[in-house]
Amino acid sequence: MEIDTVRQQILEAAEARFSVYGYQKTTMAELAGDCTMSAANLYRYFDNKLDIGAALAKQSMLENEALLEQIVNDGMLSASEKLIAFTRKQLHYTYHYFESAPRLAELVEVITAQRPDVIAAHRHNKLTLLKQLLLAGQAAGAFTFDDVDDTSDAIHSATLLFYFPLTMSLYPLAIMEDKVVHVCQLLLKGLSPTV
Amino acid sequence: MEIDTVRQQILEAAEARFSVYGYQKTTMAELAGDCTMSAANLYRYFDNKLDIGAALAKQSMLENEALLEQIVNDGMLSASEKLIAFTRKQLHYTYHYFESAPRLAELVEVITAQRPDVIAAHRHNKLTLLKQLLLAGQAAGAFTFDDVDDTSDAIHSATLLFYFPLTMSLYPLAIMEDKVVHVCQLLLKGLSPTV
DNA sequence: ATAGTGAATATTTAATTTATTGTTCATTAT
DNA sequence: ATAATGAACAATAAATTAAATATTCACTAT
Repeated sequence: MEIDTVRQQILEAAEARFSVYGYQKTTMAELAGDCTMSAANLYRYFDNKLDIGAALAKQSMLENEALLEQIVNDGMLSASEKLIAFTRKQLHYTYHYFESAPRLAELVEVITAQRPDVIAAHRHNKLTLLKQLLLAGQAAGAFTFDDVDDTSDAIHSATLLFYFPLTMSLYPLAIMEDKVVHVCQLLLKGLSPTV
Repeated sequence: MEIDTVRQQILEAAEARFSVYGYQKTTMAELAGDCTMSAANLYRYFDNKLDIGAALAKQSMLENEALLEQIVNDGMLSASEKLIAFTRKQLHYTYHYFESAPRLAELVEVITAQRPDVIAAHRHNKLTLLKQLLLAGQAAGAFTFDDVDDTSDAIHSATLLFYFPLTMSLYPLAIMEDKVVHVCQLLLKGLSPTV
């Protein structure tokens, strides 16, 4: 049996349990039971419970990044459409994640506090994708800007409302959708070459 | 003795205690002692402890709004400078408030959960000021936009990072200052009339 | 060697009890 | 009437105890 196969099996059991009962209420014994092994044996695959949570969070963030990458590389979309789709995708991912599995908010909380590096890596990967998007738009003549790092950072800051977990409860999804459009329209005007 | 004078005295005692010890750790008996009266007598001026907290929060938000209003009405500043100053003022107010009195974050948390109307009113007042700022800029020929409500709402959403209490711990103040400038520059490009 | 376990131990969490504190009210002073 | 209080009561929070749970490890099976 491959070691990574077992690790993946554990992560799947963890995702199922964490989604329904939350991180804290899930015991190592339960995860072990789901994988038909003893609790002690889990420690041959992960150092501790927090590492299981961190691995799960990392995996989920990579999935999200893959979806965003698809948008950046989509040949059918204009640069402007990509920025809106990019922002809307983040909103939907974060929103639906917590709507379908509100208990997962607890995992995010724990990881944010105990493993900030995992969150920082995700932020870095998103900024890289955003830079790609901007540079492609610039090359196509759709965008103009001075500094690509400053600009991607500014867009990331300005769209915080749409991916920050704690802001998901501020407005219902329909209102958030409107806000995505209005914010992006304003940002896009700022990016458009003055005719 | 005026009833409002006593109310104000109570609020001042509450501000001093809440800042240092936090909302929860401050007892009605302590507030009463500070005002040289009995705990029971406090209830002749406020219905309950939460109302004291809400009145204090409301007062502090009104102070903040007054500072923002000064910026909007400042004859020395251009429309663009006003938008940057407006955003930076929110950052400094929120940031320093929690830096100098971190225990007050607890009060904000309680009021947000128990008296969302107080927060909503503040949001509404800020949006009104932002609309004034935008309309003045439009009249002066500095800004162009389609819908003033959509636009002020978009700017408010895009600058969330700079006034949302829970985001104050994301970055140090110096970094936040840079971000204010970069975000506002991008927004201002989006507002500027295409030449 | 590699995969796995049950039992022991050290942390956390939950339940229970005790102490504080928020709130009311009958009563007193002005 | 208005302002204020102390004592009573209900609701919260703190402290304590008991129970679960995470983690380790010596040991077994393959």
